[in-house]
Amino acid sequence: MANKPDLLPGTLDMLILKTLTRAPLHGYGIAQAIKQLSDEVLTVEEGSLYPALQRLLLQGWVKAEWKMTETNRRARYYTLTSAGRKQLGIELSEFEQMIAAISRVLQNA
Amino acid sequence: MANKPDLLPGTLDMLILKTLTRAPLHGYGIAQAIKQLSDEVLTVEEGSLYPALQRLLLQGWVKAEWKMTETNRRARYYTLTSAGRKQLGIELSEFEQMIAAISRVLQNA
DNA sequence: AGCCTATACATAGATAATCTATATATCACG
DNA sequence: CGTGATATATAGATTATCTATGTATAGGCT
Repeated sequence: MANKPDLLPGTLDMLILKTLTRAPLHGYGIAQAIKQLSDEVLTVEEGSLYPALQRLLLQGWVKAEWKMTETNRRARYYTLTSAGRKQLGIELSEFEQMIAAISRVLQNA
Repeated sequence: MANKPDLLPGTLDMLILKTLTRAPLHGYGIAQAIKQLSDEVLTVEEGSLYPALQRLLLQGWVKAEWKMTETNRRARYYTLTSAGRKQLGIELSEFEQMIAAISRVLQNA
């Protein structure tokens, strides 16, 4: 990481998959959603976002389709696959386990 | 990271500093403390631990002293400095802010 | 005596995830 | 006609973690 990360490393894939649970979104929209839902605390840089989406495609956790946006711009829409939905479940439970473990250390040390 | 990290990346320094708030500890003891307090969920590998301690020394957040353990082995004891205590405060609040932001995304996406 | 496990520190090199910086292109607005 | 927002993408740097390895000693077991 260059200086202070805008994200907790290791959580980006989970956040992306989560934003796709309601409806397909394009990359730019995913980044906006994460920023807005987090009240501007989390920022997904392009250099993190697009490589992450490539990873997710390669793993088969999302699929992509070129479409036009409402404002008539070309964009690549990502849809969660069933494998992706399963993966999200795994990542969510691992994350919660980690956070719970960290909390125990922080409370008892 | 090689495969699945044993830690959430970016949280190790905070965890180490926290384990030193009660009393000085040596490296091996820090790793044990984190493991035990987290109910074996978090494991600090030596290859992560010792470089992290060097970083903390360089930053002036801990100081080190060679001593003998209770079982008569030589070990390097680390003590939190006042700058380290301040840094811990910063890292704790940043971490909590991150977790809160992630939770908002996970709940509202 | 010899062996193994746990304790204790340390470094080299691999891997991976993030960042910064750059590039392209189009739309809407002033 | 320029600027800002929308939209995608890649190259390269930085950094944090891991795996693997090496050293050394204490204590217990056979």
